[in-house]
Amino acid sequence: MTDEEKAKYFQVALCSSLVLFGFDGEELKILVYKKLNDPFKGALVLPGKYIAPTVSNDQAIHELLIEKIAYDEHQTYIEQLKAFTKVFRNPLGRVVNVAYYALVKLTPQIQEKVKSQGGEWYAYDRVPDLAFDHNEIVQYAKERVKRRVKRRPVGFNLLGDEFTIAQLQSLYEKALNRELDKRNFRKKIFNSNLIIETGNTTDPKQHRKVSKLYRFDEEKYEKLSLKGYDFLF
Amino acid sequence: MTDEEKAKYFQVALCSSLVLFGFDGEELKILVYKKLNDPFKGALVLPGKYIAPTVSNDQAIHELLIEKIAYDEHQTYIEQLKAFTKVFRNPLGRVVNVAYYALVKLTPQIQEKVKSQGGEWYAYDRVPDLAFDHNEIVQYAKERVKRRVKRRPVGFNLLGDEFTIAQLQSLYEKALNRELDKRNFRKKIFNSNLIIETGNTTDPKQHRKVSKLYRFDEEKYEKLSLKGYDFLF
DNA sequence: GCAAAAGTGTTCACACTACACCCATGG
DNA sequence: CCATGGGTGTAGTGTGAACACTTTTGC
Repeated sequence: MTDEEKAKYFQVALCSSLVLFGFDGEELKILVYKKLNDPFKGALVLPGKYIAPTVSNDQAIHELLIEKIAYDEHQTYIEQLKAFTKVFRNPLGRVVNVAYYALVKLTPQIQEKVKSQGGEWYAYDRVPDLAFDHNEIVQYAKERVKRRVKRRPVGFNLLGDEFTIAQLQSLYEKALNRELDKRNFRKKIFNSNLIIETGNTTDPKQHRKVSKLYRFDEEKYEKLSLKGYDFLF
Repeated sequence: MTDEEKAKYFQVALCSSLVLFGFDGEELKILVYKKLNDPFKGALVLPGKYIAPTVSNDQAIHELLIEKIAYDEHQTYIEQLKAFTKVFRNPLGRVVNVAYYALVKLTPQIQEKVKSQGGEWYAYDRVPDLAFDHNEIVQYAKERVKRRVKRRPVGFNLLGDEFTIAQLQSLYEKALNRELDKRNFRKKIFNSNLIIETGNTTDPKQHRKVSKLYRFDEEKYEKLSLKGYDFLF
C-alpha cells in the first residue's frame, strides 16, 4: 500500500457502545446516559467510548464496565453484537461502532455506582428514543439476548450465586417476553440437571413461605457444552 | 471532541473480508485467493478490500462480489459476521475487519469469472491455512452458517430456482456436516410446506430416472417469518 | 381465615428417530 | 439383467403444552 493510499484509508475512528442488561430479581433493564456534550448534547445514548488505535476493543469495553458499574468480570457475560458501520452515523466523521452487550446482576453496589455516574435504567421494553443509531443497536441486542437465552444458560449471569426457581422463571419470562407455565418450567429446568439445590432457603422474614435456593452447575455445563450440547427453551 | 482528540482517534482503517460459500450441487466450497502483494505476498487469503471512509461496508461488499464473481444480488444471501478488531491483526496499522459471509449457487458463469480472477475453491472442510486472522474468520463463518441453516431456510440461496429433493438434502448434509435419513428429510421438508412442486422434472438424459423439481415458496416464508416462525432442523 | 407464593402430575398431541424395500431407467 | 438413484410408511420414543389443587405462613 502506498503512503497515499494509507492516508486515504487510515482516517476512520472506532468506538464501542454497550447494551448493558441488568436484572434486579424483578425487572430486566437497560442502561442509558444523558449525553453531556455535542454532538447530540442532552440526548439519551448507550454507554460507550471512542477507542484509540492502540487499544483493543475488549480492553475498551472492560474499562467502560469498570468506569460505569464497577463490575465483577467473573459474573458478567460479554459478547460482541456486530459492527454498525453506516457512513453518516456520526457527524464527526466515519466512526465504526463495534457494539457489545453484557449481562449483569444488579447489586446495590452497582445501582449506587450507576447513580453516581448519572446513568438511568429503563425497563427492557420501555427504552426511550436514543441518539445516533442506538435504537437500532438496542433492538439488535434484544433479539440476540432472546436467542441466546433460549439456547445457552447465559441467564444465570443475571442472577446471584443462589436463586429461587421463581426468580429464574421471572428472568426467562422477561427476556423471552412471554409468560411460562410454572410446572413446565420447573420440569424443564430440573431435567437439564444444570441446577443444584444449595440446601439454603430464602429468608423466612421476607416472604410468606420460604423457598429453596439453587445454583447453576457450571462444571457440568462446561462438559456438556464441549459435546455440542444445546441448552433448551 | 477537540481537534487533538480527533487526530488521535481518526486513524484507523476499515476493511471487509468475505467468506463466500458456493454450492455446485455436490460440494460446498469456500473461495480464497493468493495474495499478490505485501504484506503476506503469496499467502492465501479471503477475498476482501479496504474501505474508504466515504464508502459504506455494504457498498464495498457489493462491489467485491461484482468484481470477484459477477453475482446476481437477488439470489445471494449476505450477512455480516462480526468485526475482527485485534490491534495487531494487520502489520500496516490498526485495521478493523468487518467480515461478511455470502451464499451463492455456483453457476458456470461464476466458475469462469472466479478462474479468470485467480480465485480457488476449497471444500468446506479442507480450507488450507490462511494469512492474517482469516482462519478464525472462516471458522466463525462456518459455525454461523451451520446455525443459520438449522433455523432459517438460507440454504435455498445455494440452489438454483428449481432443485430436486436429493440436491437439497445433499446441501444440508454438507452444511451440517452429517448424514441425514432420506425419508425423514423428505417428511420434514414437505411438512414445512415451504416447498412447491414446479411440475418440471430433471432431464431424462442425465439420470437413470427422472426426478421432480421443486422451488422454494418465498411468499409463504415471508408470512411465516413475520409471525416469528423458526424453520427447523 | 385469607391472601400470597411454593410446590407438585397427568394427559394429549406432535415431532424426531430408526429402519427396508420397490420402481423406473440406461447401459 | 443389473446398477443407479427416486420414491415411499410405520412403530416407538421423547418433548412441549395445557391444566388445578394443596401447603405454608404472615397479616
